[in-house]
Amino acid sequence: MAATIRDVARVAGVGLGTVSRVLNNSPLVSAATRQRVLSVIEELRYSPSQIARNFSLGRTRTIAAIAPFFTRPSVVERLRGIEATLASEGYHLVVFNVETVARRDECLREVPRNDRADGLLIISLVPRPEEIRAFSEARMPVVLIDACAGELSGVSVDDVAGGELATTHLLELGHRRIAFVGDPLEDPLTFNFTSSYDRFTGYQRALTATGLPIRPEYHRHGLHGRYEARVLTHELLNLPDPPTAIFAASDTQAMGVLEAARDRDIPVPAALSVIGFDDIDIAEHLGLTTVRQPLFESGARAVELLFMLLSEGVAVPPAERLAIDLVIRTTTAPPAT
Amino acid sequence: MAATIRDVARVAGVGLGTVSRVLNNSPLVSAATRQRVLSVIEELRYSPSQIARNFSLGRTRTIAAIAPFFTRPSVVERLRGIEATLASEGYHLVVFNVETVARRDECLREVPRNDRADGLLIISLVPRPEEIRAFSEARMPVVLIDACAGELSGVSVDDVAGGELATTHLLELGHRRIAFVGDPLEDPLTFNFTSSYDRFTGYQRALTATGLPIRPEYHRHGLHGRYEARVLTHELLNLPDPPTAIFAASDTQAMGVLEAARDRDIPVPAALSVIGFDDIDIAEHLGLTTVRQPLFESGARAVELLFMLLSEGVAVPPAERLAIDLVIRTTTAPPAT
DNA sequence: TGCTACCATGGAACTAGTTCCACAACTGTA
DNA sequence: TACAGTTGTGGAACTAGTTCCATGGTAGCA
Repeated sequence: MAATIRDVARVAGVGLGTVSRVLNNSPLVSAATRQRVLSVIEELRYSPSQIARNFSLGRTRTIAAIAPFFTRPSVVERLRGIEATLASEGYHLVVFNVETVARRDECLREVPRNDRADGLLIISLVPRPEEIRAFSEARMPVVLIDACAGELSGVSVDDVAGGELATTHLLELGHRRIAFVGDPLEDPLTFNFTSSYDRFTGYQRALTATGLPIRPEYHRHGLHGRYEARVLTHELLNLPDPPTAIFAASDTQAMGVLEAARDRDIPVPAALSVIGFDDIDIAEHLGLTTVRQPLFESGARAVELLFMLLSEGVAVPPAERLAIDLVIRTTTAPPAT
Repeated sequence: MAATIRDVARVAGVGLGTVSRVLNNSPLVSAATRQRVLSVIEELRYSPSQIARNFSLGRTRTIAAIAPFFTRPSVVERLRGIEATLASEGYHLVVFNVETVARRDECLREVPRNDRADGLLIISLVPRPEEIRAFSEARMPVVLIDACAGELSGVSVDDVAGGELATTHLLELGHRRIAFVGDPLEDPLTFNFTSSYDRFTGYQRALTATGLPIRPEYHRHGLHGRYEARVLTHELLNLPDPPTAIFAASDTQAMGVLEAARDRDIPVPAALSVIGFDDIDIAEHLGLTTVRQPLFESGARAVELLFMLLSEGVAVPPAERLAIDLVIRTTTAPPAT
């Protein structure tokens, strides 16, 4: 059996409080005693039980992160920011991947009541009011990423402005028939709130501001994925008056749009402009014009907010917005005349 | 303060052993008592402390996974397989991302001695002999993914055969000037063992088997990444007798090869064939010919092996090989005549 | 009626740390 | 020399579960 703190105390001929003080670098130990304890620790190959430590302290130095489809490049990049920041503070990261509504509900119900994490990060998912109430009842600090809800702290970008930015870029190039491909308007995973919806709102605002009509036949919503976006794009290109430009609510969906164009030998950007959102890693490889949002930083910043919540007494701003910018590459150009 | 098992026992007028039995579905409780206890649990909104439970049982129902560059698509897909399988058994996943040698050493030293995980999965990283010794001293069950070392259990593919498969495909198309782009031959992160190296070996075997000479000027090794592969490819294409086909040790590196070809307006596959390895998600979008290996399944299977190790008494095969196959798309063709 | 067996139950002991109080030994000051 | 303050130390109590032993009650059976 592994040595315990009592074994160390006995062999070193000191009290167990003293060993604990040595382990925690308390100044209240004489140099000679500290040395003796340290050599016994070495001798017994003693390593303190983290699990007992967690129990005794009531803290785990672990943060849980709940993410829908954590294989999406944008989510992975946020997770990387989270992990890097947590690791620098010696915290651990437990990941929960959500791909169904049942699992979403299970995670949001169980994870906060588990005292196995000191805090919770929720990515691209909007908790319901009763879930938010449960968080505060369980005294579980929560920070949202890419979402807003109630009084919860969070990090996000202005998706409406992002949608306007993308659409305005297309308008300035001279496009007038601009379509939108995004996530479903009703999504039980995110409680009907998606950043895709906000980007769609921004798209509509930009059109309206320019005096263009809103044409519902140009709006397509489907499950987040390359294949689905490809199918939706074919629908758009089959219209009697097809769009000359398509704004996809994410880079992944923009890839589907590009695939549909390729299926029909429609040259991009000569005959069709495509703009995405996120600026994920491969966007550069594809030459995809997109709206960049700071993904890594969103994770890093969310962890900082969570640490503020953990060190009580520090007031935390309810929601933060990170900056976005337009990245013009080679999938957008003026429309063919 | 949250209610404890003793509070429940007191209010329900039963012993705390009885409450524990109710919680653990022991049959040794009468229906009436069980009902009474359950209603008190409801009334007090009692939720058992997982952390105390972990401490008492000496188990955490948590598995740690150490992965280099967990944002690489291949690693993410393996992690998804891991998470899905763990979640189905009610286990949690703690992720450690390794991007430097210092962090690699720290993780391999600290994670197993922490009793915060019941088992350890190590992805694409080869532990040193002394590290393997520490695992068994700490009695930490370990399963490797995409690696082999000593007596440790693991899941991997036959990378040598994979390298032969890819190279043979190019040879059969008629290519004779075939170059290789892969990871560095000496890599402190993986202790000089990389699947890239095995694929390189397979590449050489295939050439030798066909009676072709090994041409060192066709071998380029650099850090795993699109940009690095792009630079290396430019070196290859600058050769007086440039290759007509390039085998990249991963799809990510194949993307860099494609970028270099695009930089020079070299048509693929007409003037240059490119083959990758892994069959990551975007390979399909790119039309990349590649060697598919089961990434999700590798994670899932590794978890199954780990569960076998956890339920002691079950003998575990030291290493398993999953099947690979060639996926022919549109980046390979016979050489221009 | 006694004996055995079994079921349901209570609660002490255990897990391995931290915390805090008590106390001894020493130091500094009036 | 007396007293207060500081420093170093020991160890009981505490964290919230599980486990296991002891015990009382009841049913089955000779």
